[in-house]
Amino acid sequence: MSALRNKVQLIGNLGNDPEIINLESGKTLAKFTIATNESYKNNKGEKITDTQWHNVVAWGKTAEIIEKYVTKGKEIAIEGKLTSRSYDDKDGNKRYITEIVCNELLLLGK
Amino acid sequence: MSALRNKVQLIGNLGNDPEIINLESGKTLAKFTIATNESYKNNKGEKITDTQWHNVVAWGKTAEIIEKYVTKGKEIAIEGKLTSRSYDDKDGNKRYITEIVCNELLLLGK
Amino acid sequence: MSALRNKVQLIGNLGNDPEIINLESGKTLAKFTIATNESYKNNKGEKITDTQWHNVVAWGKTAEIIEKYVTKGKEIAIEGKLTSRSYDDKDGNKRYITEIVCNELLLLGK
Amino acid sequence: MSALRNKVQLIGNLGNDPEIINLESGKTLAKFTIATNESYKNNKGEKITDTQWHNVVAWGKTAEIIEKYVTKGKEIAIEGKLTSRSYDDKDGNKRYITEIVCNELLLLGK
DNA sequence: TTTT
DNA sequence: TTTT
Repeated sequence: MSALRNKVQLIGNLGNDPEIINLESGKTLAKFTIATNESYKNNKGEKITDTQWHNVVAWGKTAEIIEKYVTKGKEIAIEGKLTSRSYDDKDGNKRYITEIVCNELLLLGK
Repeated sequence: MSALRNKVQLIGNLGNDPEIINLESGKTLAKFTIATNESYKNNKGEKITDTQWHNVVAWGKTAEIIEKYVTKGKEIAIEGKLTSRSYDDKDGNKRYITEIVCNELLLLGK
Repeated sequence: MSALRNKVQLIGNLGNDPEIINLESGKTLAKFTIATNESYKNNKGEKITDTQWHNVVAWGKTAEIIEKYVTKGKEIAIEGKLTSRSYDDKDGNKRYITEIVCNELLLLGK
Repeated sequence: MSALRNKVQLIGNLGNDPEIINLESGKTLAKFTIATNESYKNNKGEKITDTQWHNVVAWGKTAEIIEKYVTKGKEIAIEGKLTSRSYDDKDGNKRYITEIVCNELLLLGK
């Protein structure tokens, strides 16, 4: 019961079709990016749009729902937890990536 | 009113005392890391603890509360939004960092 | 900073046009009901829809946005806090009502 | 996957020991009330504390955790969904009650 | 009293 | 680098 300790909620649009990976184990993995848009007026009164892009992964049943119903541009609400991991890039440098592991999904906007 | 589009909620402990930066503008900036701990049993029945570390920044009044009341090891609840930005490291490589910009704070555990 | 202690998030549809009340103080109050729908299969495999109705009130700027943009049937996301109060009905009996005081609003579904 | 449509999060203290009901079906039901405290200064500069009381119910495994670990006065974080139901009181009048059906629980403050 |  |  640690879902209350690490929770991310995003409502936004997919930047691309999800990448669906069928693992040898039989499990399904879905990867996609989602943009959250925030607009506000700066101190000159100009309208500024700040777009944040987020890396999202989903496993199992959630991944299968994504495979069936979610495509580029669609607006969705997700909930998940925030995770970071490191990997070595092709030059042998340690790289860090932050991802949301999605465990709830809601299709919006029809 | 875009707070509903990008929301992170964490409950965890500070890894170190917060770094407090008093900007020339008069604003206060607080930076710290927070650990969220999740424990579960793996399929061998062994107890596994998965710790995630998160970078948090806070501005203004929230930063001042942090400066006054929050220290290494303390348990807090925070809410904020998830942001990523890039910077050039000392070798001229583009690096990415993901941070939570904290706008709500709750002191827990006395 | 007590928003983290009492938080309600709903995504649903309005049952009626909001009731807008312009108070003598100059403040605007909006009242409406929102339905959240949950569907699931019961143990006979029948599809069940469970609809919950929620009383929502909003003040000030949030109420004005509701007055302008929100009508019967619209899908919205709201965030607020859960409050209960009592009043005496016309027969002099004490009655209790639970309402969500909305402080964030998002228009969904176009 | 409708958890994103109806979500309540509370951090507060129990008003009494939970009432534990062992149903004939073998299921466990826990009922308790939780107080959320908000304090602010009114326009005379006086400190006001606004306490809201919430009715919470929990089923199954969550109820068993409550039975074991949660007592009067304890500070906990919960997540659940907001539900209302009606019943007839002893005078035959229809009464309404709003409850949070708790599905996540976190013990705080030691 | 909504919506899918 | 925290905590239980």
